[in-house]
Amino acid sequence: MDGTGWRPVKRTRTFEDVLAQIERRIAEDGLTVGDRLPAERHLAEQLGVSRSSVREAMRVLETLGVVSSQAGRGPDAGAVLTSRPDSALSDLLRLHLGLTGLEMREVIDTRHMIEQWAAARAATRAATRAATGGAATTELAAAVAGMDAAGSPEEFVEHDTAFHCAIADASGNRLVAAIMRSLRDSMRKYSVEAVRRLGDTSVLRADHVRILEAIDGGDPEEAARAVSEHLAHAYPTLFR
Amino acid sequence: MDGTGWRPVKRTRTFEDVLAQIERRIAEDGLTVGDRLPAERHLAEQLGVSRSSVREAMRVLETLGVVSSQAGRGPDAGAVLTSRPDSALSDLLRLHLGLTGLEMREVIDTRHMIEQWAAARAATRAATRAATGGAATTELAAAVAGMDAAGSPEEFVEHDTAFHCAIADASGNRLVAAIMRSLRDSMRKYSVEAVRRLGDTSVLRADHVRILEAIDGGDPEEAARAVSEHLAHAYPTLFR
DNA sequence: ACCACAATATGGTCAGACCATACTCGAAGC
DNA sequence: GCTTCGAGTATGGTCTGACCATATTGTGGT
Repeated sequence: MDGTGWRPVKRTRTFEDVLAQIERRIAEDGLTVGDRLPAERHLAEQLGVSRSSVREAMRVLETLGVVSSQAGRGPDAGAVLTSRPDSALSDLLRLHLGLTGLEMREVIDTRHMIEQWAAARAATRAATRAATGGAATTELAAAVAGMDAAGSPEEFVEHDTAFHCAIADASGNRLVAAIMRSLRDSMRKYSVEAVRRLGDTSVLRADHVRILEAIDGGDPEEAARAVSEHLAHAYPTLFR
Repeated sequence: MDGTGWRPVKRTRTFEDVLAQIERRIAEDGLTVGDRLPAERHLAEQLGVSRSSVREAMRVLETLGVVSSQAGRGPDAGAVLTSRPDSALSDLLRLHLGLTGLEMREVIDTRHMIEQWAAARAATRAATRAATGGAATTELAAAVAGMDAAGSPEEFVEHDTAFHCAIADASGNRLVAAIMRSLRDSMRKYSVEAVRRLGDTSVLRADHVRILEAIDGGDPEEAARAVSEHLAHAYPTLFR
């Protein structure tokens, strides 16, 4: 009999408890990237749980990209705190796409949104630091060159991905950049197929140059427009 | 001695192998949400590995929100495939924020981007199905009422979060909605503090109504503008 | 001073046991 | 026949203790 609103009685598995305590320690002790966590055996003993439970907690943290484990001895061994959300996000997207809990259309729309924003932001940043002289578009130019030299759709997409991720990096927002990388990662096969269907990539090249120049010229609106039209060219079936 | 380009020799842990095989089976057998995975003991035997390794793989899948485990017997027991990326994303953001691998500024900027897009998209959708009569803004109105009745900043933020997540839902993009939910989740404390600092929430209320009406009226540009100005009101220190 | 090798600390894996949970099914009682 | 209760059983959750692989550290001999 339930339904009386009596008790959810949240039973928490012990590895979740371990997880919570590790997170608390990170916050309270101000641990940060590069710091080491205690060894699994020590943690198990100090927390009064089995090593298996500690290991499951470690597996979760590793999956989320906050620790990186290394066997052996010395300063580099053990569980070290890191901050690499990229692969975690990629795994997440890939698996959920595989379960059709998400559709490619949604991924592409999200990418459209992010990339317009990132390009505009990158252009703004380029404009405000024009005096410093440092062109942040060397990576973009290199990616364009890579696409020119590509001998296959796979290779083309490789450099195309680098180009668009560089735009996200240039926005200066690491969260947006991480999301962008994982989006591109999970779109790879789809992009290769799109390029193959397209055949001629000269239109895409012109788009890329236009985007690059808009960013370099510090024109956010033009950058966003250029990105939008570029995506319409790359995925003509999706944007009517 | 290395540098000869000899050997990366990728050593793959056995639980990673288990993961790969599970993912392959999901793809090949066309498994989808609701389907069950074999029991841990069976998987271990069939794959010729220990149950611990299978469990670590399961923990990863659970962390990423693609399986949900339930003890006991019957159709609901065991590892069932699901697709709940929300808590995975929230955990990811929370932990990386805690490690200062990300800064709140980046989170808020990302939210700004997402919410402008989602509001505009929601308005467009509302316009195109205006004939069907179904106003998709009942949840939005309910959230506004909840904020009116709120007795504390915490309670206010609770309903405010519901309001803004409902906008993301109304965009029809589940990926964007999931990202939005996790962003709000990791911003909660920060938002409560912002509301407390603000004191008077009447400006926010007017903003909310304006956003709601823009979406209902099917005006994407106005919806995006309204969202943008709303965020400037809510976080005056961040937007100059 | 150098080198070879043992000691040690760490994560990775395994085997086997036990517990808690929750369904299944059959026997007992009505 | 129907209900009810309890044994059976399949499942995840946890623990123990062992062994292996790896990589640093210490030590002793040359």
